[in-house]
Amino acid sequence: MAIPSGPASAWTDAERVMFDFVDAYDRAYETAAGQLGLSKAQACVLGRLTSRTAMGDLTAELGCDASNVTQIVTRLEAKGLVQREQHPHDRRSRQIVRTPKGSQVYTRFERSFEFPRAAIAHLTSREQKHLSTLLHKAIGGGITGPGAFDA
Amino acid sequence: MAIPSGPASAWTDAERVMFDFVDAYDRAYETAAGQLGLSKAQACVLGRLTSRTAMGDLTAELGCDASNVTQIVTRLEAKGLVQREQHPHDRRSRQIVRTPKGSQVYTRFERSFEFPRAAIAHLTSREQKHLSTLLHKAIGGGITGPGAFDA
DNA sequence: TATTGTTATACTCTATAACTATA
DNA sequence: TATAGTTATAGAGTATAACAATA
Repeated sequence: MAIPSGPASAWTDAERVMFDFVDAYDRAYETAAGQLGLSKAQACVLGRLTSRTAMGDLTAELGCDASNVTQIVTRLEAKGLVQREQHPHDRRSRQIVRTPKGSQVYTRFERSFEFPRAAIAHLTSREQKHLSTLLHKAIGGGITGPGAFDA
Repeated sequence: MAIPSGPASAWTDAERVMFDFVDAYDRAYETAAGQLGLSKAQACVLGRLTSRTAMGDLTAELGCDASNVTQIVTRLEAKGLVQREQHPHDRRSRQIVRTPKGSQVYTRFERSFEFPRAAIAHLTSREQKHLSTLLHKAIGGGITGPGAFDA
């Protein structure tokens, strides 16, 4: 379930807007995936496979249990969107690749997932830069790039 | 699964930072809920019950299927965190209320979910206002309040 | 007949524990 | 013995369809 919009006790305006933003983002992501018959997790995994990736690396990147990734990959494979291949040297290891169909589907997903582009389109280029800086700082990343606070 | 961090094809910096922000928010939410033995959805529902709420209203607010809400409420009830009550006039309808224990648990959840407060704490008060304005505009809400673009 | 909520069912995500094959 | 990945299993979220009770 996406985190729902709505009031939550004693939040400040800033906290509330963050909540709404995250909610809108999550819902848009799920909707875009669903239109292609994908779950959020499946779209996610598909999106990471820009190149041949070992199961272990995929697991580490996703930050969840290996058995979980096994199943998601199995479902994607059943849909013909990815393939498991042998690692050239270590026969224990598997490498996952997108099939052409998988790449095509993911491209469609990206086109369909308009939220980030739309969000940016609502802002001037100066505002875009400023938003990036502020979000980065909010996450705890400090100052991003040159001219960070020139607005 | 939380949307994972990581590169996704051809995103701009701004798109990427949005992604990271949403990811961090979602993970923090899930972690805070998990520490209290709650799923994201359960914490969510519990948080909405600041007052007696009909199932139908809850369902509308969450934007998901009614059967789904039924089950989440059933699990919360089994944990003693909410109660189902009769509607005074319409005997078809049920109203959900938090128990004292439910309120206590949700208070603990809010204390535990530090992400929004921490994010804000990384910013000056002027930056906080600016971030609110930009996020609101990015969602499509237009100008929020007075002094929106004075930075 | 229409509405409120539940039940039955099926699929997916998720984790833990036990397992196989390989190193 | 340690590592890569899978299988078995269980709990939870989600939706669809069918249903009961009430309006």
